[in-house]
Amino acid sequence: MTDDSQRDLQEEHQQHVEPLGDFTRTHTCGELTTADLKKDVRLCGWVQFRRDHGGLIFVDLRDRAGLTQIVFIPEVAPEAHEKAHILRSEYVVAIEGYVRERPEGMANPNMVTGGIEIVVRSWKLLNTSKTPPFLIEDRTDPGENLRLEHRYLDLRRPRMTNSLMVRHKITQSVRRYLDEGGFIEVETPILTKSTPEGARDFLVPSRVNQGEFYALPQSPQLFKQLLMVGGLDRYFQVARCFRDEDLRADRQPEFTQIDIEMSFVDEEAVMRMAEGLMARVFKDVMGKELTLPFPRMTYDDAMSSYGVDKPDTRFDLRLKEVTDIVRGSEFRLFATAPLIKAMRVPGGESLSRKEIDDFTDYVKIFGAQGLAWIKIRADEWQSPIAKFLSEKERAGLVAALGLEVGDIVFFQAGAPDMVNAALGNLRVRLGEHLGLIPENTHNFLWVTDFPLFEYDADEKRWVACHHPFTQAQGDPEVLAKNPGSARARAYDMVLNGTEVGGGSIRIHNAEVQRRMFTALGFTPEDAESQFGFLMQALEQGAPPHGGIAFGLDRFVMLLLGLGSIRDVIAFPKTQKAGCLMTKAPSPVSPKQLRELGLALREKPKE
RNA sequence: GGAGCGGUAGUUAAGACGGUUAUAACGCCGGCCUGUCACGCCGGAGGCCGAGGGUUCGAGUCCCUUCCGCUCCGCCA
Repeated sequence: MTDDSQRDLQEEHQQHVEPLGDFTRTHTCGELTTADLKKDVRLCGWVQFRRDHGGLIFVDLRDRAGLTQIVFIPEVAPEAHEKAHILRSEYVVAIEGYVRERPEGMANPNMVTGGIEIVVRSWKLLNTSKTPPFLIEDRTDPGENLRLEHRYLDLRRPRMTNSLMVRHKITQSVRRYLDEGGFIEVETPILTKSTPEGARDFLVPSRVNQGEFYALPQSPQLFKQLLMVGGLDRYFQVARCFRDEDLRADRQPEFTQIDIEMSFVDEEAVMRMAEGLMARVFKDVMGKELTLPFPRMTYDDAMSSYGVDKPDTRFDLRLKEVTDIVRGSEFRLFATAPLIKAMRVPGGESLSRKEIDDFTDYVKIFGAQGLAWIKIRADEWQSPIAKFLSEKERAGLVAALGLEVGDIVFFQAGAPDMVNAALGNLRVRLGEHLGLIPENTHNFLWVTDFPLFEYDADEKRWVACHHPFTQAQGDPEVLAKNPGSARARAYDMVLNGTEVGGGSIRIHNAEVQRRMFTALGFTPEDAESQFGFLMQALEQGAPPHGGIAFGLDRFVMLLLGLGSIRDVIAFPKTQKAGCLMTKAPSPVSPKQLRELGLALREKPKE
């Protein structure tokens, strides 16, 4: 059918549209059951399916709560039935009728409301709809571009509605817990000051102060610390944060943090509070009791055994350093690599050559040259590298890794970052591939004792691992004496191998904060101009304080078992950071630019 | 900045080594149908094969450029 004829049909139907008037709903489309028989009810919703039998007409009426079958019967309401022939998908209607049990054998056990139907006495057409570009149902999966272009239709799908409802339940649960714990919800500025550390800022030009810019906050970090100085004691915010970096399946340029800060606390107090928060949310939202406290692991142990700082502890593969064992090997890579690690995979001997090749391609993403492996068989070690290994080296590997017949061992040798990234990510991939990861399991873990700094080879200076407001463990003198060895009073909460939150005990002494900036390579002048307000505040009786922030979007995604953060955000951006529905970002008029004192840049000539 | 996957009716997809009229399902439109529930039956319409250029007698298919979506590396204190 052509677009025109559909428009004609819709225009014709538009003539039947009536105002809502004083019609009020008595129920949603998800709640009526055989307990409500004979009740007079009024429902509103969208036409999900129409099944027109010429005589009887069935319609599944949908709202966010669910589906209810309504039936138009010529003998009961001839006028209502006659008019019902115009109904089409996604038309909006208000119906009035009575609840009755479906005839013998006609109940639909797949629907909550499947035992009943509404016999329509009268109804109003509230609006027509063009044929939707995709079916509003969970079964079919339209392309991401279509869904995002017509997000308002995508949101009608139960899957998306459910995501947003779960998200709502989580934030409400969080608010209740924190409110009961004496936390005060405070909003902090969206137009704020650009700081050079950390992610790239989104900038907003100032009209009143031409040539100057606000930045959108990467997090409310400094404001929440200043609220502690302000005596607020316990603060939280469901805070929108902005980072102008490239997107991923779990990263959007604007996202939401549950941002929390507390005065007069140490790590233990913050972690206990955070565990209680998780327990509360799991109980409220999933009806599940969590075991407290969560296990803890140091950063060093995580990197050593798992290759990542956010281990997935739902399954038990471990990495093990074997540098000293195979260092003398005739395998040239082993003889020269600064770090050699191995991962024993019980039962992995059955992996095919093709599977191993795929894993080899996979680790190359992380910079690996290849992937060495040994299959432990009863008669021999099958491996491209076994011939380079002496008897002593083999015995060393057996002892160190606990090798048994039927295992496969993967090796990675080279720069430590690469070795850990390659094997650490391969570990997760293997866990999925071999079905080692139990379903419906939620493994929480604290990772602690992070390094305070890491060395940035490009900028030739130390940068803060967490952020520059984090206290060092022990003697603050370590900042100047040996920054590489300094540990942070920081902690990350990890759920099933994903970082869901992170925080620290902050520096509350101005002098210590100055020394931190010095260690980071700031001149006193730069530190003063960028963070002078913080240092001044710390000089005015700042209480010891610390906190934590949770990535709400990621958390919701994990609880729902979804693979994309976009599915828990009402109006997300595409990978190119655009909105397909509104077409943002977009050019602005020369007048708008002039008012901001910004010159229109000519497009470069081809 | 880099690597990979994808773009064919409204939608989801199939289209062997370049070959004659580009398929299917669902949706849509019309007709029939009083117990369906992703109703059924009959009929019908619907396509610049993302866009531009090239190779060729001939391109959805091969080559180049480009746009869009997705996944990942870098990046994300």
